[in-house]
Amino acid sequence: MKQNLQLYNTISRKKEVFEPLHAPHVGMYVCGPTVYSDVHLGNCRTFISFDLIFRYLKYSGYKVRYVRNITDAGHLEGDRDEGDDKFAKRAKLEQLEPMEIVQKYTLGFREVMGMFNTLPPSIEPTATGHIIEQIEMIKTIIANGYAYEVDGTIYFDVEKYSKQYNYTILTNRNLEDMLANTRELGGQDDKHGRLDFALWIKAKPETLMQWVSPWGMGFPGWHIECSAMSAKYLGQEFDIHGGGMDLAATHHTNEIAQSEACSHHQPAKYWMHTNMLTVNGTRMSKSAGNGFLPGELFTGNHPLLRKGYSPMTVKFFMLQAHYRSTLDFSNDALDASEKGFRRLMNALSLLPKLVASEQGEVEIDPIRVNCENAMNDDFNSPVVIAELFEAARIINTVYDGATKINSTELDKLKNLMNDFVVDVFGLKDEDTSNAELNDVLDMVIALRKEAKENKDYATSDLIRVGLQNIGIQLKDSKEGTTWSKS
RNA sequence: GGUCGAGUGGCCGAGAGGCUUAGGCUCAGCUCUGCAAAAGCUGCUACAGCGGUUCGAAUCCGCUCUCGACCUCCA
Repeated sequence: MKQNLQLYNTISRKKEVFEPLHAPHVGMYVCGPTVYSDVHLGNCRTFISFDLIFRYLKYSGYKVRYVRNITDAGHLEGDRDEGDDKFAKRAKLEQLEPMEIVQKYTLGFREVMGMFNTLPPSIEPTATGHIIEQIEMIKTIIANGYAYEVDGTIYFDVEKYSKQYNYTILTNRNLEDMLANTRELGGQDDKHGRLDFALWIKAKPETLMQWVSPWGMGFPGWHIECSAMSAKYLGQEFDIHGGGMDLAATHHTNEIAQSEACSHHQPAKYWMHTNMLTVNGTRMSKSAGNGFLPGELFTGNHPLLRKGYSPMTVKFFMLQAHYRSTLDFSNDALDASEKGFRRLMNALSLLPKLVASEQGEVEIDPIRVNCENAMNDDFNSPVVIAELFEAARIINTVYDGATKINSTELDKLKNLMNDFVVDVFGLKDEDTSNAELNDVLDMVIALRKEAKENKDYATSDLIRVGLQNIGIQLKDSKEGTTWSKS
């Protein structure tokens, strides 16, 4: 187990040494998607980042329980704690049951995450599956005096809570100003203070998703599900809580408040937030209408895209930036990542063909140390990629016979590439070659070889250019001709 | 207005007081090659601006300019 991992904690606003509460076990909770519509690329970035963290923690020897929820109830359109929730609205639009909406977009989400080759979480709980736990938690919060009922709706009393606890611990905002501002703006609400938020919301007769509670028919507020489910599966105190940066100010702030009001201590030791994906400098979001859907991305069928990009290209593109930096989505950047990724994959495919020498002139250990140091420094994947390109250069020069490697170092090289490219990054080659195509191309290459031997370069070039035009690139070498999709 | 963060070479993107010319892409040249492609080598040496601290600053401090996120639903 590595004891020198450092990660950035939003609460302290600095990097801290990672010390799990119960090593070697690590509990990590990440706020998952609200499944009322297709995920867009910005959503994916967060989950790809936490997949990287999950994978590296496992690489480091930790036994990780990774919980990522599916929000399938209680997420309202605005923060007014009134009106229908997003599922009901979408259900009306698509003329489906709310749970059909949930099912449809849950499956879609998992399919996309599968294409990005992310690992499934250890537990993927849903809000609707944990209504009882949420009700129990709300009852405790009321009993502890931090919530009040108004006509079947339960509100969290932020002002009272803030007298004993630090409500703005995550964002460092000035609570006095916030309270002052919101008092002026309020008025027609049932809440005592506009900072107060709903734990449980009274259902109208026509509300599609509603449950029995001590306060009548209703449904849970958005924030309570994460507090209830993280406590259930990871305990009242666990190691890492993560999510997108946009969740810190409201959702995570309220989660901490709920948990403290219930159990009197903070739920998570480390809070990690991933930065936003931007398009032309502004945040990709559903409401702004600048989000790419997976299908649009892969086919290139979108006004802002010149062409399509494969899931692995996009994932590689994301890993080339640090998770706490904004990342701007552009065609030029994607093109560069596509070529870089191909280069890395080509090197990887040469690895089994390398031949060891008696004497070697390269050492692999320093590269692994650099990779681990980079990951231990708050999961700095861009630096790891730079190291992997150094390894790729070694692979290429060994393959060309320009560098010699002994068998010990060759094994280390293979292990290094497997550990970081496959296990930690979850990257894989996407060449969708099949046996039939292989056979056909072998035959074509044999014909071209014959033409070349007869110095019939007109024919050999005809074959090469013809294949190139349909996206297959031939590469001649001393050992023969190979091909790849270009 | 408040809170936080960012401005790095043609592009993307790490670094955070001296010893990275990070890395990828692009471009130019060379090697290899029947021609290509791939690969390798070489070159393009940047840190928004102005001051300050320091023997030394992209990296610390101050000011200025520009941009973004959050403070309203959003990963």
